[in-house]
Amino acid sequence: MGVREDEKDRIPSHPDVGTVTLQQVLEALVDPVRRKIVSALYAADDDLRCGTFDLPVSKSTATHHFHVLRDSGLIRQYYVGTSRMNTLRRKEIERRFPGLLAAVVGPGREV
Amino acid sequence: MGVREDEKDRIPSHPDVGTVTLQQVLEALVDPVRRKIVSALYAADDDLRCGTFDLPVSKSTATHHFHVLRDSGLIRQYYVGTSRMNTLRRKEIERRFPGLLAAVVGPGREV
DNA sequence: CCCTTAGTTCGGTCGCCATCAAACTTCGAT
DNA sequence: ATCGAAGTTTGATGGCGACCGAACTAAGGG
Repeated sequence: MGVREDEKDRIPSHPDVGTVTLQQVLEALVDPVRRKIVSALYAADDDLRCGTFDLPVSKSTATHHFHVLRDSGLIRQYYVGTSRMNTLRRKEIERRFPGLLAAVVGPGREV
Repeated sequence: MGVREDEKDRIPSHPDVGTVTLQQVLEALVDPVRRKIVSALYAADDDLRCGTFDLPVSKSTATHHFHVLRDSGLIRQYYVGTSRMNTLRRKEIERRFPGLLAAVVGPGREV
């Protein structure tokens, strides 16, 4: 396992969740498109490719949303071939903002 | 007890929390000024006058924020003399969005 | 009755953010 | 070596929301 050395360069930097503010996370989660992404990851309990989300926006806008989610510490991204995989940073977020994910994208939450 | 009949007209309408969407509540809570208001009400566990919040904005802007909070079902307002009192609709919100208030404005949350 | 206190309403400005199309990159497959 | 698939980057646009000041209203006190 492990990522090939030359893959690393394509992986954008991820923040330490400890440095992320509540303001940042809320700003990320307030957008319905981004909340749909996080909801899907939360429900799937598995990594998902960017293409699998069926978002109501163009690809460039989707890229923007993934970028915001990454910067806010909510997701981690890595490449598999030409696909970008997304991981919900569940445990880290839960430790820093207990109960937040469940309250916002947990089961039974409306879209 | 009870509110005088002619007081009623000065009280703006409050939505049924059941009809409020998660989107609305998140949009209300994403603003730091509004979150400061809700945090104070949450911590005080009592009704507070509009003037007691020490907000970093003008009075007209503060009015705007209280209006948004009212429309989102987070607070209830009523008059006492020339003062407007604010009540956090804690139980109703908790029933509709379990864990949300605690996660966003609960004890230990950063500003 | 006048003044103060507390907050609202109105009109307008400004900045940010979601959005898109177009051109580009990178990989895998043919 | 070419093509298609997947996503990025860039530049531009549009709309919404936070903000303010000024004028206003409503209640209570002197």
